[in-house]
Amino acid sequence: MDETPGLRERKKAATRAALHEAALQLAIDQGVDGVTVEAIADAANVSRRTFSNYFSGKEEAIFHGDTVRLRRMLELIRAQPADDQPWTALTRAALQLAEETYLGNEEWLTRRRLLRGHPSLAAHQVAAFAVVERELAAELAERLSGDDVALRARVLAAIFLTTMRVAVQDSTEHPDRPLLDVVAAALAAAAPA
Amino acid sequence: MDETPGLRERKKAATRAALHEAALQLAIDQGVDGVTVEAIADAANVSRRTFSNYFSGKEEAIFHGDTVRLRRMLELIRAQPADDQPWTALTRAALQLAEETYLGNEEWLTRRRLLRGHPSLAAHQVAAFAVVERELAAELAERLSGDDVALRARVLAAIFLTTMRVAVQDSTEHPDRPLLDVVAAALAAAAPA
DNA sequence: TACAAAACTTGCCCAGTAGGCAAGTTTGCC
DNA sequence: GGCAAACTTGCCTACTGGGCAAGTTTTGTA
Repeated sequence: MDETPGLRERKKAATRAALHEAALQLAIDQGVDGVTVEAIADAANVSRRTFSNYFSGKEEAIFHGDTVRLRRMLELIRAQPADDQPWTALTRAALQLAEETYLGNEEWLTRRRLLRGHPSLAAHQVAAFAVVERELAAELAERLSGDDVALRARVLAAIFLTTMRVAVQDSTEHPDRPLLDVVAAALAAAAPA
Repeated sequence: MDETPGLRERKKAATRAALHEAALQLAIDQGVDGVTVEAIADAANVSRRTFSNYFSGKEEAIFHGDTVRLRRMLELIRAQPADDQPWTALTRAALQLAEETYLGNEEWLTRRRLLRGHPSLAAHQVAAFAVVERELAAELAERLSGDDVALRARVLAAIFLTTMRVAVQDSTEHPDRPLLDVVAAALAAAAPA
């Protein structure tokens, strides 16, 4: 395997990460509405035009972290044993991700909390979770059999993702309760018959 | 009860409906990206500025119909017997709404199909469904007992709404299958344990 | 190592957009 | 009738997304 994906790719990843970080921090400091794309680009030492080559708007930049985590979750799901029950596989992957996320980045939830409740952000978060829906449905279709596999896979994917979203949102509103707890409880409440 | 909510309110409702209708039709005719807010306002005989007093963007205007239907669904859910199992109440309400929607407006799905697959629209649709999530959660909390009522109500609300969204999206992609069928199958697949 | 092709950045540009403000108009109510 | 509240409109401005073309960096190949 290729350890280094090439200089070009590494630079792009760095720029993307810098823009994300700048967007997040500025949004926290000045409020989402108080930040301009230009300010974000400046903070990341890049032109405003380049920002547009990476993200389609500041909200997308702010939620880049979620996008990355969601992709990671897809990986984890694909890595689950093929003969697990689908919901079991999803639950395991979700708990693994929650653990990883929490260990690797303790301040994650704290920073989230600082931009909670903004309506346009909430809308974008919902959308961010929905983006991987089709990909996840395709994966789940492989693990299902019987009638209506396509529809059932889609429903399962949507349910799972929306449950994760609710767990995360709920976590930002109840700082006292461990993330793993909330995720586990939410997934248990959502488990299909 | 007051039959007439007053001239002012009726006019507002009419303007809103006209803007929605214009937005929908123009988006179908010229493509979502080809339509400007100004064109929509013109078609509804209203100034561009007034459009902004009603909707925050063309996507919101396009999905106004969904918003109305979702509010109607909330009503139907509240009207279900208080001692029904929550998921039973939700299922009944959903099927009633599907019937109403289909009977009252046969071309609804047909027109939807014409603007399927546009990414920015998909994102807004997801958001439109998520808007009522908290309201629905509050209603469902009344019907639950035991531990973690708040979280479980929220998860249930989110699951239900996302399932309805998937059913509708799936319906626009499979014109042959009756909407009621798809809704019933989706809700069955989503039913929590 | 050299160098052409591909990919990326940037500045310039423009049409579209949200929303503040103030003047004019319509509706509700006594 | 007449006043107050609500709504519409035009004007204005800062911000945005994305097309284009020129300049720069990386990559693959010879």
